[in-house]
Amino acid sequence: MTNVRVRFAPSPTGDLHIGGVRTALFNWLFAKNKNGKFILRIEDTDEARSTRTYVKVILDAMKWLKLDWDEGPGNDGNLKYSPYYQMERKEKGIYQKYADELIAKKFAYYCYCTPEEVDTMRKKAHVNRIPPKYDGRCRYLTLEQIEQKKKEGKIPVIRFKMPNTGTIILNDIIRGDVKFDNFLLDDFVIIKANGIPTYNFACVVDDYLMEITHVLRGDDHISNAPKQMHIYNALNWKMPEFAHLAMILGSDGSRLSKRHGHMSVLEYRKEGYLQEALINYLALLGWSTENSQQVFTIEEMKRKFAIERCGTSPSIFDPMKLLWLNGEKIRSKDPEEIYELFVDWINYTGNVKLIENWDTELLKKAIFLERDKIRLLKDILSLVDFFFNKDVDYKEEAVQTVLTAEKLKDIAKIVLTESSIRLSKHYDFSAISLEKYARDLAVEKNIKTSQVFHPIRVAISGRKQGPSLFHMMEVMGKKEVIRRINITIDKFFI
RNA sequence: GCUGCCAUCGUCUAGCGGUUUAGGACAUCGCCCUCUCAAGGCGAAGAUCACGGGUUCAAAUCCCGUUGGCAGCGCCA
Repeated sequence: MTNVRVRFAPSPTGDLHIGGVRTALFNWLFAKNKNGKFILRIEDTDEARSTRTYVKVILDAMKWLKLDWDEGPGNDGNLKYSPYYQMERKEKGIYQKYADELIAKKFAYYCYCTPEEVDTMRKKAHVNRIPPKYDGRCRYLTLEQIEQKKKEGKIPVIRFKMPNTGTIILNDIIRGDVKFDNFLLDDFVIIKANGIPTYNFACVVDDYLMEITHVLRGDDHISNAPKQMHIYNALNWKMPEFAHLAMILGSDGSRLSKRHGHMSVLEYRKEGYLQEALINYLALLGWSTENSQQVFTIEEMKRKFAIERCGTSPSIFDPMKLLWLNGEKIRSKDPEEIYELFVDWINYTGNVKLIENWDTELLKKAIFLERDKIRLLKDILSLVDFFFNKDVDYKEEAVQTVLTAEKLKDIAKIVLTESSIRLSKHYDFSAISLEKYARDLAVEKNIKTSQVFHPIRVAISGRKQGPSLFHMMEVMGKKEVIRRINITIDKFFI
């Protein structure tokens, strides 16, 4: 078998979104699995909407996701296939050349109809309940008629001449044979009036010239397949294999859009999702292994990915599962790695000042203590900030239910006062010593050990939940613990 | 409207004619662990395999139809 070459071809008209990442990912995984090449091509033929900014945004997103490309922007070592921006290719006359060839072979023709005229045709067809399409009136223009149009200053588009009869069969890797009736197909535009090729044409020309062997793309493109196949045939080109992936839908079952929550991969990055979590989760939508494995390393995915095991039915994006997977990935890392990830994240979000006074070693220890609770990198901020804030931020609810409640306040006062004295004088902060202290005090005052621990936790952290008291104290240091307990006594019991 | 695609727990999915009292994962609930919150362990609940017909000794699995959902129908990609 020839070497696999696949491509991801985004158009720079917006951020890279979830659906795009999925398409890119499956192409990338397929390439990696087959030891083939993954190519990135920028389809910037939409003059009005394409921007350089979006090109950069997409490239940055691909880099963050670590979906590295063998050929593409910034990496066109192979002159045989470059450039990888369609507008640059257009400047070289690549598309015009094949459009001219199609005209010469009578597979395409100039059309002088205005967009308004074509629109009217389609509307009429809709009313008549027949498939909406261009009626082909410019197909057989005589030379005189063409001269006349030119004299009137009309600028033509080039349309592909679709056969009126017969069927064309797409043999899709995932879906099997899909039949299309040629009669229903439009004489679609291949070169616009401004000389720029349309998607369906540019895509075919580039896939051919770049020797793409497999086209994996979203299901929403399946109706483009027959049009593109006719071009391959007209030009006598060998077709790539096609595989149409089932769509990812929003929670209400409709096409994923902004109202379903985050769309852009950048937003996920900002929230503190890990690249590998997003990748793992997206791989689960539409692809599965025999044993329904859920958590994969990137290497594992590359090894196990199989296009044959991609499903045909659409799937709904589930943010909860992604969140769980993100926590799962974070838990699997050691504190050092999480710290690095956290620093990267905080740099990315531009909030470095939030942690500029935080001691690095203390932060690493704190991360270690709270690791199991981190689901998003941004959680770290609120999980460990109390270690670094000299003034305890007492949570209203915690104070009320643990320190100042009528039934508990006397006990809380005694516990804190005794703790302040005994901890500073008689106990070191080892786990054993602390347990003994708590037990002794509990027996002495006839209360539960938890009634010893809880007030202390609120006193030094301001909250009811946190790491075990022993760990917390160990990391915070004896002096600081005593200081905070004393401040709490002053604040609430004097 | 036309054309195409799809249909297993709320969600992601396993399942390729008998091994299925339909398995796993997320979410939900309970128990255990425990100084709290998590994490972890154990368990529960949750799917008349969209519906209706066939084919077959046997169907979630094959065929046909119906219904529903989604997508496409641009001088956008």
